[in-house]
Amino acid sequence: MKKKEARITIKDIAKALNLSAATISRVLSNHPAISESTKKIVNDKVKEMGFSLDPIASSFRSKKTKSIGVVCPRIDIDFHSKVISGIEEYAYKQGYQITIFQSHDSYIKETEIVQMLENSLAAGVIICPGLETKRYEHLKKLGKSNIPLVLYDRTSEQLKASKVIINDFEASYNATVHLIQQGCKNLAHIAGNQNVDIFKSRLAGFKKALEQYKLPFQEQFVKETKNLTYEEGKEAAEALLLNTPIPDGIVCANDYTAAAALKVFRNNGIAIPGKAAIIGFSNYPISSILEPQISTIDDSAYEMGLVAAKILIQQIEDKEMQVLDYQEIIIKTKLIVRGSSDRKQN
Amino acid sequence: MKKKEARITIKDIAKALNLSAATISRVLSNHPAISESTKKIVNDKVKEMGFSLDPIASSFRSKKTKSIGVVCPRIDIDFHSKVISGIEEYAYKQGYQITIFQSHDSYIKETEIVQMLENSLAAGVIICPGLETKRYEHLKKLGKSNIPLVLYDRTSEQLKASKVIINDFEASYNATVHLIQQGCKNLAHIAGNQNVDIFKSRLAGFKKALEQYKLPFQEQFVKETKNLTYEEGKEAAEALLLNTPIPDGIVCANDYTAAAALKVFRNNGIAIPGKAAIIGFSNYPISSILEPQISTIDDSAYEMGLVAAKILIQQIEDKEMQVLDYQEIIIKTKLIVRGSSDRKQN
DNA sequence: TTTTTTAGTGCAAATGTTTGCATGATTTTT
DNA sequence: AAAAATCATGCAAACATTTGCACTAAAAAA
Repeated sequence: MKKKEARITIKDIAKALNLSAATISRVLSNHPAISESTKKIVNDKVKEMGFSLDPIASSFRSKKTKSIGVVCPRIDIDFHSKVISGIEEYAYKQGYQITIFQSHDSYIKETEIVQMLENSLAAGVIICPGLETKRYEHLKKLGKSNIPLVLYDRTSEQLKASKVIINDFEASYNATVHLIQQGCKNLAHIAGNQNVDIFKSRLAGFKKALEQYKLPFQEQFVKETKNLTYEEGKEAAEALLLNTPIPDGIVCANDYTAAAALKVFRNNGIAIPGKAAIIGFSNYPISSILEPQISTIDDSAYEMGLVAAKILIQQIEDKEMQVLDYQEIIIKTKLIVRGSSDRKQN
Repeated sequence: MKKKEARITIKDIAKALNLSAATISRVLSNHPAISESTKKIVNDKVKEMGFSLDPIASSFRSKKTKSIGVVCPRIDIDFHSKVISGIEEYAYKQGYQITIFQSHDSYIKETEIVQMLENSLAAGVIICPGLETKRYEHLKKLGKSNIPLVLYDRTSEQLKASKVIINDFEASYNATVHLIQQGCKNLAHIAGNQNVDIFKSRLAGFKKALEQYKLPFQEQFVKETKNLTYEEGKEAAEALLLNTPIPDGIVCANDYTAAAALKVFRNNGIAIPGKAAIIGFSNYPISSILEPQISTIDDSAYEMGLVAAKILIQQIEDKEMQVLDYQEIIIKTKLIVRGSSDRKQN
């Protein structure tokens, strides 16, 4: 009457085949010192009985897990969800699972999460640090616990760890040059939070291009926003309209602000791209749907996730060999020229 | 010389306090039969030594984990990333972690994932089944293994399990009625894949409204798409233009197709909302950025995730009490009227 | 006072897998 | 043919925690 619906264990297989549990374990982990014949016998039986290892027991004994912690500010941001999608795809193929956390840009929560990941023996961690994060002790600690780490998007010089980034400086430079080549003379920039490296770089790339082409740089042509929202973009664009001359080209740090600028300028009778050209950043879905479509920089978010997972797993699996050297990978961005900046078309 | 950087265990605490490991364990799990005084002593020592339980050992022994499996078709879809965000937020607060998988709408992969979750003793599973999924044995098996399950968005009558959905029928009905009240007489529908229940319901809601208001329903005014992409939306809208009369109102099954319809109709000289009113579904970011802004149905994705996590965790924790009754929760949607359908404004 | 109950703690087993070492069998070398 | 080397497998411990049961001491009931 008692239905002991117990899990099939390695011992059951062993008993069924008159072998020891050790042998079964070795077959399952492809130990070299096992003969081909027993390998076959065991594998057949394993299939027959529908057995699979208990990952928890396995982790418990080996002190290794197959779970990668991913920490990002928010999941429901286009960029991050694409990165995560890339991570998941690669990790799954390699037999890893990903556990996801949102820091909501809170330093406290971020340290909490990282601590917990360390505690639960994560195989590795992929993180995009939050805006508040200025100190990196929590991440350094991971290293001491021998847990590989990869940073993406937002990184820091302070930290010796692998990084996957795009070259924001160059991408922004290229975007600016593109506008210059379209004939823009009075360029403006709607910038992201200047406490964040990548947004600093985007501003720097913008400046560099102006300098290179001997165009004047003026402070009032740069409007910083906190979160690059559509609303903030509108305010920034409206502020830009107060300048004389009104800018004839705007390099925006993302597509929402670009969309906002497009709207505000148009509503004020400024033809796009005729009187002012606009380029965004990130290639969000909206950028190809607006009329005119918004030129932008494709940030290859999905690929970024893929690469992050790849170098992390590489580090996890090479750990025994102690070849822990850090890589910094720069993902290629692509300038996408569309209606909002392409004057030749019109 | 040998730096045994070993983990602090429950035994270390026990030894330091001349107590048994059992007592420490009981303190940590708030066992009632422990005196307040020892509770305090232990907790203090735990803090002092910076100890925390090894979650793996704990899971191993107790056969319980704190990890919730989340399976969705793709992470990088606005809707899903919002749902996941809601799940993460609630789960984290309750001390659970979420492990995420993408099925890419493949039935095989979905069963694989579910099998693995079963195998790794997930505390519970939240899933949005893929398009290919017609059979639900893999999910039923979860129930047999006593793993609570919550479905979201796409569900099935076939399966006894908790569900979190929006009332697509009603939402679509309301959207249609709204257009009718704006004076539309020849209504069209750009539909989603009719193998999927929710898209069937949206079509049904559309039909119901026509019927109710005694407007004729014609097959050629309904265009089904496979994935509701922007491109498909354009094709559908172009096809609608071939009808006579040309529709003066379009209820779209999502915002991308609505955006496409808006563009196509405008490009053909049909004023929006004057000559044709358009309403989308889901309240994607684009819908509030396009000009005119697109009316839509807010699907409360974030809230959906929150609720899904809530009822799942409730089931997980009530499991011992065997009160496994299934809930079906219908999240309220909200009609958002904007420029694309609001004729009074213009 | 004696018995019964209750409260608080300890003992020890059990969980499923991995792995260092030992062992026995076979093959190779001398 | 003996010794050495190699191969394939088994033994048993170890991992950190939880939990049923037992036990002691104190409190309550008799």
